[in-house]
Amino acid sequence: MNTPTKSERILNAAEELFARHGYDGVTIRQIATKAKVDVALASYHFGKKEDLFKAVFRRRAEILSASRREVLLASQAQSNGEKQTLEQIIEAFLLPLKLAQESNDPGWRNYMALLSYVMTSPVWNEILMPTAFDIHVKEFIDALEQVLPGAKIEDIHWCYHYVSGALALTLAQTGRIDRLSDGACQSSDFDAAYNRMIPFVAAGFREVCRGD
Amino acid sequence: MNTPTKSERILNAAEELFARHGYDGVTIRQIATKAKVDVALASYHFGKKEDLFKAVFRRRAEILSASRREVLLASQAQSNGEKQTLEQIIEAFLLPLKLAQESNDPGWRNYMALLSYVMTSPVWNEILMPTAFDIHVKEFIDALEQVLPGAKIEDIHWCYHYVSGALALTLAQTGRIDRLSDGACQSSDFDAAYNRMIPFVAAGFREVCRGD
DNA sequence: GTCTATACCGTGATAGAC
DNA sequence: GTCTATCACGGTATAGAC
Repeated sequence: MNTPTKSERILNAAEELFARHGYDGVTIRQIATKAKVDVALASYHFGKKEDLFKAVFRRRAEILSASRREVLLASQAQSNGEKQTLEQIIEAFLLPLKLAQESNDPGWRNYMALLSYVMTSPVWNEILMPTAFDIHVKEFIDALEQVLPGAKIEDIHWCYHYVSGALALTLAQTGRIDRLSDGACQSSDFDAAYNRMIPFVAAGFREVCRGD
Repeated sequence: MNTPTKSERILNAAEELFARHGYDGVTIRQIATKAKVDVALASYHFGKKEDLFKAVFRRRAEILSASRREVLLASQAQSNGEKQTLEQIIEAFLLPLKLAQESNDPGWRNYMALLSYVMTSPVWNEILMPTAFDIHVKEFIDALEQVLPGAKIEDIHWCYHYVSGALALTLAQTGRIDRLSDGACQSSDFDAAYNRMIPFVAAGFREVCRGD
């Protein structure tokens, strides 16, 4: 067992709390208490509260983006010469998130909820998404353009937006689907969520983006 | 011109601030300043901060639910005897939100962002959605069951979840689609968002919910 | 009943001493 | 790296004006 450093403990505690309560819903003291370190140590390592938040967000953003790109390139290589399918691209986009959420590391599960928070926050979206994810997302948009010849670029972007929204709500794990379905579905059942999301959005893309 | 009462001014100011910054990102003092009333007046009218938040959320939730039900019933009546189409049900679900967002009342636009916040918050979703929206949403799920014979109930619920997510991100108006598309699409263009959302999700439903 | 001024007391982030 | 002091700001209760 590799014991995390105090600095890592702060990041982990902050990740969990920010994911559930958002930026303003968490105090440095709560983070320090959960991490079992002195209040002042967070500022010592990470500076202002805002900078700590950014550090938490960026820690796994890079890993995630790299992993997505890897899966996308692997699937491009696999279909040697031939065109990728729409489903392959969507799968490459979603698979790293599914793996992260299914992993035994609770940190990754917390991070998925944090990502959902940042994606849907008008304030944080603008601050964090451009540098952490947007550049990389454009590669996916490009790949989508390839497999949807004749599609208008606006149609592709709106469809990507719907995927992004469906994904964000899935990552948020609000428990609402459990209630609405009287337990027939569970927010925590990512297999169920992702297995259906791929055919759902693929069909949507084909319908909206077919060159009439 | 009908001048709003102080009590309404508080609700309006709170609505705008909560929508943008979330529950914890706003102070009673900020709300009072924006509403141009004394700090203590908010507590006088609405009690605790949490109760003010609930009051803001519930004010328009009832109007919205009633309007949705109306549109759904009207579309059921219109197709006299014959089955509704999937598209009609989805449209009935989305139309009141589109109208609210396109209205000249900035309060409604703020409320849409607040709704997005509550939908995606693990904390507030559980507190506010069951009483404000969930009962009513079940009528839509029922209507969907009618037009998708043979579909598994889990499939319908997951598809509804994706719609819900796509909708929530649209309501949030993060401006991300503007950036990603280099201005080809705008977060504020609800016509574009809704016109494509209907065929997108209809195709998704048909793909996932077809009785194999 | 509606509203304002003010006071209370806990908690926040953070700088500076150690 | 740690502990402590500082000082501003938070929600809310209360007293009294209109």
